[in-house]
Amino acid sequence: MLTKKQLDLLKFIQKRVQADGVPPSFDEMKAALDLRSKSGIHRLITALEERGFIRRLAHRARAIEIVKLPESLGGEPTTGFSPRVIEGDRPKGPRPANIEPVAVDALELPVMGRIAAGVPIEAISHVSHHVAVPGPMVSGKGQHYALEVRGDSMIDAGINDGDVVVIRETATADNGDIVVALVEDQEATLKRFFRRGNAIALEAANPAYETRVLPEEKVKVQGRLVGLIRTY
Amino acid sequence: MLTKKQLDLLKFIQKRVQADGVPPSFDEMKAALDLRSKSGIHRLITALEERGFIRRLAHRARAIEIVKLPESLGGEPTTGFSPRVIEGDRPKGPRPANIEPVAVDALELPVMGRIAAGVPIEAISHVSHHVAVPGPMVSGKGQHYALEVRGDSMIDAGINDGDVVVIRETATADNGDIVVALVEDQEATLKRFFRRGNAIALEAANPAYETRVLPEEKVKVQGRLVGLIRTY
DNA sequence: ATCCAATTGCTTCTTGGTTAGCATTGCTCA
DNA sequence: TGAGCAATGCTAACCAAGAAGCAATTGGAT
Repeated sequence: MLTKKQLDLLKFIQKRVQADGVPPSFDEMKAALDLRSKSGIHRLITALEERGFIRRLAHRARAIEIVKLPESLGGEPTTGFSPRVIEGDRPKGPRPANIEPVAVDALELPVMGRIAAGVPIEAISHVSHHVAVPGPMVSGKGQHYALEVRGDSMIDAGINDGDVVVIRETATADNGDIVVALVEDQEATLKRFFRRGNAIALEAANPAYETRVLPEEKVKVQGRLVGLIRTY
Repeated sequence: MLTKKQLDLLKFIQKRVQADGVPPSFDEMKAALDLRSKSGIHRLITALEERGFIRRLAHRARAIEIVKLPESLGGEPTTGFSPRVIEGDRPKGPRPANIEPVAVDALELPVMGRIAAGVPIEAISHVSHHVAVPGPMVSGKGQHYALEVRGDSMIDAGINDGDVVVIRETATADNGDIVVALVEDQEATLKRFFRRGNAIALEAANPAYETRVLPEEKVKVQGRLVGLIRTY
């Protein structure tokens, strides 16, 4: 699963976290592996993340967390500390029976920033905070996350400025679904999805906005709307 | 996952909460980290929130709660720990002094049946089931419950048929609030509330419905809309 | 009305993560 | 054996985030 270098790096990170409580920076890792450049570290880190050994926040200093260790390394990763119910989504399989003393059927999802429901602007970026959502809303498979809606383009669908929408990650959608679409790898936008031959129509739920029709290569579906939470 | 500064601040907050039962103010944190300005604290706090270690209420004094601790700090967040008040409402007053590494900041509210947003029909009756709602939605005082909305009379307020609305029990309302009103001790209805002298106007958010104006004796406010949850 | 606390804008400096391009090594497969 | 590929290594430039400071404002409480 891991190459030697990857394993070395993982071990080093682990040691540092245990010792300091603070994960090393790229420069520190570079020094530890006796490299002269950070780019190698970057690749190794990417590989570790891809393999599920670590988790990180993009573009955040030292935002690395070890998720599991290879068996060769005392395995049993998170030993002693518990399932992370906080981040991301609940792992498949039956819910971990423990945890909640009293059963609150809910889980925390990360809010990945705002999405411009009006004129598309911001891309989905970083975690700003977390929000609890009812369990049934995210039942089933797939990863979920939340976004704060900006603008009024979906107002006729009952989605107001400031609402938090819950999104299930998926790359496909059916006609009429409300989706998070990435347009030209640039703009993330919340719109109703329609396929018209080889083109995709992204339709706002507000007559003031025009429907955008784009060739399918220019549109990537990132997720589908599964829930909405509004606090007055 | 955390930088040194972030970790230091988290440790300090933890210590203070344990010692006093009350989280420190920005100024106290500023002093503890030996800074000359609070803005630095603000940023660190934001980072901690983003990383899911704390949770907070915006614009509220000392409204910080530690959600989890890094493993390096005796971590052990969700384990072994104590029940949280789930049913009913959040207790007022300071949270229990210990850390509540509760996995999910949410609580279950009873759904008290359906409310006709259109023509008023059903009265609030029995508990049909429960839903989890985000903690911050019901923060503050008062009892809360949920209702399922029937009809389309509030559709221009972004409240659709089938939505679940979260209501805080209260007997009073300000102009423009969306309330659950009991009309002539008979019909419960979800409408916008306006006082006009001695009369009460209950206004739908849908031009197809007429505003009802009633003498104030005939209208009892039962609760105020504080949140909305929709599952697609 | 006043105080205290939190939020925000702006500036500056430092630290740290991201990328692109190119070279090297070791391995597998035809 | 040599093409192809994956993993690494390096340089170097770039830019975003962390950290701090000051000042002005807003929100809550009393």
